[in-house]
Amino acid sequence: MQNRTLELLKSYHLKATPQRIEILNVIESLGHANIDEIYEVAKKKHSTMSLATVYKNITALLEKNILNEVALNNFKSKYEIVKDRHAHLVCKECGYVQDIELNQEIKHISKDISSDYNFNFENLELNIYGVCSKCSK
Amino acid sequence: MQNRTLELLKSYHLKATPQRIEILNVIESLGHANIDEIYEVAKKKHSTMSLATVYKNITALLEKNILNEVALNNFKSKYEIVKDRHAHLVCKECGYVQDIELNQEIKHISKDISSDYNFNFENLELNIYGVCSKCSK
DNA sequence: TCCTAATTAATAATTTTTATTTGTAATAAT
DNA sequence: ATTATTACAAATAAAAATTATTAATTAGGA
Repeated sequence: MQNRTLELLKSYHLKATPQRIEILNVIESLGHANIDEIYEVAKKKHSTMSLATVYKNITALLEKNILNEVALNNFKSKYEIVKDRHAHLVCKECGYVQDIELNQEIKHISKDISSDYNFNFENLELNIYGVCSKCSK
Repeated sequence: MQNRTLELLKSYHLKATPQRIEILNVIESLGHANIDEIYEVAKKKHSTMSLATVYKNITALLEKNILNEVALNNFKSKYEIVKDRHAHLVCKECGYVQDIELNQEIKHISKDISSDYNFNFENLELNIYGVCSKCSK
């Protein structure tokens, strides 16, 4: 949506097509969504939307770092708008993903890594698996 | 391999077939491997090995918690023998995965989660992405 | 308004994963 | 040990997921 997204797309020379904007809207409103979820929801507003279009846009948006992949054990990857460092609660039952704050210790892990392991740190992904409140009833 | 593996399989009522043992050997020797890597290496010792056999065994071993999936951004999932809690260094270039120690703070994250978010904690996966020393040359 | 490159829809092709079938082999029972 | 039972493997087919192709459309700049 909105000017921020439009500006972002523009700055990366991606056209602000209705399909692309809709895909971003869906992801933003769901928080995290996989290919099929995005396709199903986006299709409602945009009946001709093709699954291949979703794939291609996701790929393009990942390359530009507008989206971030969330690879999950036992579920298809979900995608989220890039945002500040955070962790994920992942429900093993339903696959729901919830963002949570990352504590300070983990945020500072990067320095250690780079020196201790001669590894060029870029980002970290902390996924916490368990059962959400809905599913544990 | 060896008695530990054989005992483990036995205790889960999984037959210790040559194919299954070979698959476990390959994973153990590589540390982390995806389906194709396992298939390619296992095929050398066991020329009739079928890809479907690898899939089926990985699924069975995951269900029994003998193996653990390592879902990766931008790469196919890899599999590892279940072991004590640890983190992964993941090279964005070559996909190589290296185990590292998990520091104490993270090890204790489970308590907070369960209470703060009404979430039934099971396990966590910390993947640190960057470029390994080989690829950064 | 026009032009051009990017994008889309539709479709096909490819790749990945799962299911089915049939024969075989590992374990348990005898 | 020998046989019976069941899990398993290989081969194949089927299904699901992803990517490529093509021709038509459209966004965004000139």
